Amino acid sequence: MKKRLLIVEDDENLRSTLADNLELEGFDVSTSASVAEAKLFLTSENVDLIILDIMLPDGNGFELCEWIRQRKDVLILMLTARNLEKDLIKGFVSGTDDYLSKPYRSAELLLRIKALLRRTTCTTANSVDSFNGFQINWEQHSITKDSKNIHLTKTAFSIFSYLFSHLNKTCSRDEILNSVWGEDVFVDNRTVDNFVSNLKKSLSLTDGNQYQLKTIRGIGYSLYSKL
Amino acid sequence: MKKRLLIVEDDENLRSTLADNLELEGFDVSTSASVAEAKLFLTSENVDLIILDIMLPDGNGFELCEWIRQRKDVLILMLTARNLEKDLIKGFVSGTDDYLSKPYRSAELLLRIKALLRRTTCTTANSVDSFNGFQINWEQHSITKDSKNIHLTKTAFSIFSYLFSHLNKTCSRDEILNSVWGEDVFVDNRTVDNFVSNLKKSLSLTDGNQYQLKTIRGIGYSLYSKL
DNA sequence: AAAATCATGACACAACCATGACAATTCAGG
DNA sequence: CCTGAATTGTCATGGTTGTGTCATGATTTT
Repeated sequence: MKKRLLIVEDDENLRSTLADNLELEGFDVSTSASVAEAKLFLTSENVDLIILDIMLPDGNGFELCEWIRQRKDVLILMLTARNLEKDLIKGFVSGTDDYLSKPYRSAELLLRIKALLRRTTCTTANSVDSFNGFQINWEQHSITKDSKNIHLTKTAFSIFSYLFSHLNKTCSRDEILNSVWGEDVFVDNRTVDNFVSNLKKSLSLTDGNQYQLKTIRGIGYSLYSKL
Repeated sequence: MKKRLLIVEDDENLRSTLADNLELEGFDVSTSASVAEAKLFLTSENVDLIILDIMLPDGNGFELCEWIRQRKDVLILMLTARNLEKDLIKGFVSGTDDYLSKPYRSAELLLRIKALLRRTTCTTANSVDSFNGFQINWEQHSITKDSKNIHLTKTAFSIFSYLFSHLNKTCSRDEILNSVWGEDVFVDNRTVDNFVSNLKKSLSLTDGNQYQLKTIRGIGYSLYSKL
């Protein structure tokens, strides 16, 4: 399962270079060029780790970091052009997990990203939603719901985590197919239906719940959370 | 609850200064001056985070780091006198969580320690050798379970201890192979299955028990404890 | 030399998955 | 409202893949 990264960086050149490099390393990379763009993105998407530049056109990384921390328990790695102790302290106080000042070795950035991801998947708490009785156990391919552990098969889990990382967005069957099975696989569209049907059953994601797995007729499916 | 730190550093001056500073910050600090001393300490004690110098009189920090990783899922922060990319890479490959080169700002070290501890909340429970009627005897290659001593062969013991130190995590066959047999060994994946099968039998790690050795189909194995 | 341990291949079995068939639902146009 | 077409829910099924486990010969230890 590909890990999702978000790069928040205003320098277009740097941003695309970094994105390309990290994609080559097998990550699923998204980018934002400003605080506003990043906030917009994060309200509808979940990622595993955010690479955060401090100097941004419409605000700074520290505030964005705090904004994120209030909402999500996602890994954050700060990048900064200045190597000032003041910034370093502000960065960690605002809640970053790691901090690297430019110019940095690209190998080091990669190693630090991997170290953060390694550690966090080792421990139990990558759950973006450990509260309200819903928790994703990436390691075990299982979901803990109301303190009950529900095991999902490999494909079922992949589909679920895809939907979860695109919370509230309607995902078409083909999108899901491409992401879960891969680009060039000849599998019937409708196979997705089966898995979704099973997910609804095994996770009881029906109308009464916090999370719902809704069918958007003619489009696809959407995992959707009330509030 | 005070967090426990272990400082592994041969320079006596540096070691005691560091220890004093961290104690003032409210940590419970222990120290070791050599690889041997650190190993001895860690066989009987558990800590939350280890600060590890690379240059040590009787070995180096990389090997010690791997030695620890085999046994405990504890946080590690490496310190090094040299700022070489080679060392940096070796450090992260051997499994460190963070890496800082001297001279460092003492504020930065403290911030990084706190950031690591903040993220990994449930540490010590994951790295205990004796836990609910289960005890690993590293010297004898044996397991004491419910006050009954069970001898394991060398490889079986290695596999079990790897699984045990990664409690609740699903370990792939390749991970286990790399850790137990070494990186460049041409041994069949499926050999692991045999040992796991035997472990289940000899330790009775089946459904009724406190500890279970579960198969996560398509991923690997997971030793996990029902709280 | 004898015993213990290990790596491998073979086979059976169980879990998983993709598919097609048919029932249920939705929706547009009469 | 009704009706029929399109879309989706769900079940049963056969085929595929992954895993448990045993027997065996090779290797190491005693």
